Amino acid sequence: MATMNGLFIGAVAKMTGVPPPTIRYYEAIGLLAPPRRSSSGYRCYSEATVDELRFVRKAQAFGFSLEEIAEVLRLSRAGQAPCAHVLTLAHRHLAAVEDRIRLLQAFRGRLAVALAKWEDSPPPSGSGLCRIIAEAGSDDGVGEPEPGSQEPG
Amino acid sequence: MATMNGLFIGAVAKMTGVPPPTIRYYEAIGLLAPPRRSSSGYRCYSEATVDELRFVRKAQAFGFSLEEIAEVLRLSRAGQAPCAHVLTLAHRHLAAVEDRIRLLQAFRGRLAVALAKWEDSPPPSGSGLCRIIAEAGSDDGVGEPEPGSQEPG
DNA sequence: CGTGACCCTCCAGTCGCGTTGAAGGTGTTC
DNA sequence: GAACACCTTCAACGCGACTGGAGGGTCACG
Repeated sequence: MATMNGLFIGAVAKMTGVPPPTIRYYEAIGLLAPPRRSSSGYRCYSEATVDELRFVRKAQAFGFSLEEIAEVLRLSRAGQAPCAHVLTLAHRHLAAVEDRIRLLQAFRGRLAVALAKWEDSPPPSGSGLCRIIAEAGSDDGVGEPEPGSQEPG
Repeated sequence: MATMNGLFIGAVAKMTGVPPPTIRYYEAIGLLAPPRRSSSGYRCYSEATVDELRFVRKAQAFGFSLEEIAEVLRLSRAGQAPCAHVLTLAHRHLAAVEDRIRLLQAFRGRLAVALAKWEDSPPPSGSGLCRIIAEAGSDDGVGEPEPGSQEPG
């Protein structure tokens, strides 16, 4: 056994639920600081890293990007209490989420209206393209909702 | 002048608002059929392609992916009236959008609650990490909303 | 001494939907 | 006949957050 105090990457992975490749990835993009290495080159982490990774997961769950989280962690490590910054970010995210909800609701309304219309009047089964879409849009006013997800399986 | 009946790609682009590289890209992924070529190799399109591209834009605005649109266009070109298929897809998208709205609303609620809590109790400015996130999540129950967008600038 | 689990680095690929660029041919106009 | 706009191809890049593989070293157990 080499100089082995501290946790190897697999142990940290088990404690946090973050897979080893992802931990290495976080280090590569500067989110995590490069850890101490054992005499054989293995990454040796402390409990503090476990805390940081749990923090990362929670912050992700609150909608923060890795870039934003990285900034918060940098502030933290510089000794600052980044809570004010976090609050600002959180407010921004709340606003963004609410914007997105409004967009999606408007989109849902238009889609539902169009769908009802299509089902009311049977498709004319004419030439070429599907009429129900080809004839919609200009007067139904479907905009650009960029729905973002695509997993209706 | 070469054998030039039909529209060159730039004309189609102007009529539809779809840039030439995107039209070529659509052809490359099989969404558009390869068009006839002029004697000098230029793509020559007919009005039917203009219709198809407008159809594509509208279908995108309804939340359809290019893959789905491609399937609809394939059905169309095979002589089928794909309206039933389109209705099925549209229903699925409506359901997906509604799911997403529910997720986002739940997420917004949790974020707003957490934010209110954080602003109520001043940050303890303790060691290392920002407490307001580090201490949240387990009892606030923030899930995995995968908010998808990141443009609160 | 062998086997299997773990670790390392580096590199490429994924997803969706394009955008951008280089290098070179064509078509129209002054 | 030169300038300029347009067309062609192929290839790479961009986003965000990973995920996987190749090829090789290390460790613990029996």
